[in-house]
Amino acid sequence: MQKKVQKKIRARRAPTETDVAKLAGVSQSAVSRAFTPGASVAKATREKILKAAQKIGYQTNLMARSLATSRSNIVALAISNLENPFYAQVVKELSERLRDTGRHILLFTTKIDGTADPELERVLSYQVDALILTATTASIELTDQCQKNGIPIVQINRESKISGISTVRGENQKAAEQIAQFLIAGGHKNFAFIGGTKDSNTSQIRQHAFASHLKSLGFPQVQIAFGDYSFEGAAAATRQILNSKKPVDAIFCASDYMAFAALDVVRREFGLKVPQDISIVGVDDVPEASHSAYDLTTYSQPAASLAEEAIKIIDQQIAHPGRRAMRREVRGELILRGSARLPDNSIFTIDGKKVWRS
Amino acid sequence: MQKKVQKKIRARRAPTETDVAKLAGVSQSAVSRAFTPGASVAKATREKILKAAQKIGYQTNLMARSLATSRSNIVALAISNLENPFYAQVVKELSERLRDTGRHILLFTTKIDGTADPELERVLSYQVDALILTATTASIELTDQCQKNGIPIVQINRESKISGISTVRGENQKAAEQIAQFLIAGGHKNFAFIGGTKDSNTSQIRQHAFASHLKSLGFPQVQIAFGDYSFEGAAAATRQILNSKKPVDAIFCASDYMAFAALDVVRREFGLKVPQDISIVGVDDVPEASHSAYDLTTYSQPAASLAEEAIKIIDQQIAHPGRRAMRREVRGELILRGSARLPDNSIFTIDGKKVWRS
DNA sequence: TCATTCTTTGCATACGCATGCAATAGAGGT
DNA sequence: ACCTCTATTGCATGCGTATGCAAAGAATGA
Repeated sequence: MQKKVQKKIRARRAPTETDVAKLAGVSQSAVSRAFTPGASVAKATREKILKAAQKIGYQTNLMARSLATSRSNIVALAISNLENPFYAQVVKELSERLRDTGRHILLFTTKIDGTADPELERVLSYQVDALILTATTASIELTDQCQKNGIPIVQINRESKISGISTVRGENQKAAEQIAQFLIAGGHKNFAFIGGTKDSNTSQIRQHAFASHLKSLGFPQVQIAFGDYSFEGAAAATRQILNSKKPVDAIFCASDYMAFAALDVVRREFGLKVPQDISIVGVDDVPEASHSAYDLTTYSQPAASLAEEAIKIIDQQIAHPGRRAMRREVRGELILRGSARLPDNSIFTIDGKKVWRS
Repeated sequence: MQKKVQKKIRARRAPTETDVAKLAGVSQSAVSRAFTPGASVAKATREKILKAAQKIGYQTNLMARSLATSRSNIVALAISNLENPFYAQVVKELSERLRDTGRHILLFTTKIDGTADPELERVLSYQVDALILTATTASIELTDQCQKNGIPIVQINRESKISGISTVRGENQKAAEQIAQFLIAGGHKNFAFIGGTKDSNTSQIRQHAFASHLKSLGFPQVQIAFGDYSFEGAAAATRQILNSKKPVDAIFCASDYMAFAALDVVRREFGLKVPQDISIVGVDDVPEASHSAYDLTTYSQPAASLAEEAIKIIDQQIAHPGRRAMRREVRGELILRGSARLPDNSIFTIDGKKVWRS
């Protein structure tokens, strides 16, 4: 029995606080405290510990920490529509801001505008600190579960009737009304609206505000089609509108991404001049909207602000668990570019951008 | 002392296996086994347990599971360039595939092509099962740490000289050579290349293959500029090229996203006709490349395949921890659209797409 | 019927960190 | 010099799940 069984060296266990403690000649709890901001450790001890930790490459095991504290510093982010650059931007903004506060994103991609995947119900398994939904809505069951466990939910760019859900959105109502007025002021007579999915409440709000505002100004007829927030869908919707017998000289699209599709179809398939023959207006002001290939007139919805507000809400909800859901509206502007005929008045230049304010 | 202190009801603790066990009249370990595929539980017991779990809404606590098993079912994904639709697509593909195998993505956004953020070094804290880098490269320190802990690293679309890192990429060399031949066959005489960042090895490979292939075919002069993989950067690079005294009638861009910028500048700022006056070719074949506003000729790099291969590698590395890093090349095609003049020959139609094969 | 093998179950413990509590050491005051 | 108070430390335990081991039960074969 001289030969002892050799220990597995294969996947060397990551160093733990106990290892650090041994090396530094202190207890494991001292090490834990050294890595807990605000905990009670003498300065000298702390430094000794940090040095030892450094030496053996210790990294806090966040799984263990989460288990012990039941907080993970992870935020779940569900997103349905990453091919739309607007949401890519939102993800990026959220990611950077959360990173700066030491948190990370657990990413879920879901189907477009379906109420959040059953998949999402598993987020709770990860003890996430919060749940952000962009372009999706939470089911009632999910909301219930989250509320029971004190996990705040924020929806970006979608309304909610459920009382436990906070929302952050752009000026849906105002955007649609401004665009209606703007198009009328520009001399347009025949209007169409391309919505997202039929059950997207954001799209519904815009559609209703657009149609009823037009009506109140003497234009009761608006053609409606749905592009399902996809490029191909919006292209089809555009064809449908242009192929109908009714005249059209202005289309308002519920997103820039769909407006790009409309521009493509209008120009290439129908040979129309923009904006002479027809005007196209979007919502979002994604970076591509300013690219000259599109040069899209659009009502802005600043992704950075949406992200910022969403995180503010989360933080407040975490700090004050009792507090009820919050609703925030982020302001935008009607940014004027080449895809829509201009009225004679109410045009301002702000920060080098032409905007329209009724 | 009649009045007992009321228990906090506020944030009701999530049910645990112990709770389920109590309700089902079994031990906690039985419950654990009921949720572990392949574990030894009688069918009847299992069903009893599942019913009880269902009833009180039990969800496995993945933090605890990770701690116990030291596997998290989380894959870290670092991405530098989400505004480029190509990477948005890659993220989406990865996300869907990982979801289907019960894993999730921990998302890190980093600066463009810097070697991975120091931030990334913390991924180890999350006990992630693997690390995927898209459009970024891992530092040697990070690689070391990952190797010690048996965490496989895969880089998508970036080479690596470090032996521990697996890579998945498109046909960088071949793409550049084919494009060189294609442009020459199309009668172009004066070439330019717009690269990404100077230290992107993918860009370097394409640049070198393009230039040296052109040279070997009798065209030793190629103008080079860098767009840093950004839209604005590529626009500036295009201006620089067109403002130089040298004639140019073909620009090869290291990504579609940059090619879009080139098209914008060439058409609008310089009033050139594409492809009559100048041809633009990209790499990636993002969805936007087929939109008629751009209609870009490009060498494809299928995001779905890249994602698939990356995950295959990860799975193999996890299954066989000893195995050395792997390199995969995913095939593409030179897809012909309207942004480049066509040669007379070697044009094929495959799946409804026009392609060019030397 | 009894011995043997296989299946199912519970017990006990480990995973790595956080934290209440008690113990100790040091600081300050008189 | 003695007492009080505070800052620092270690001990012990808990967080929720997984798993080796042994016990108990069921099934099989002779």
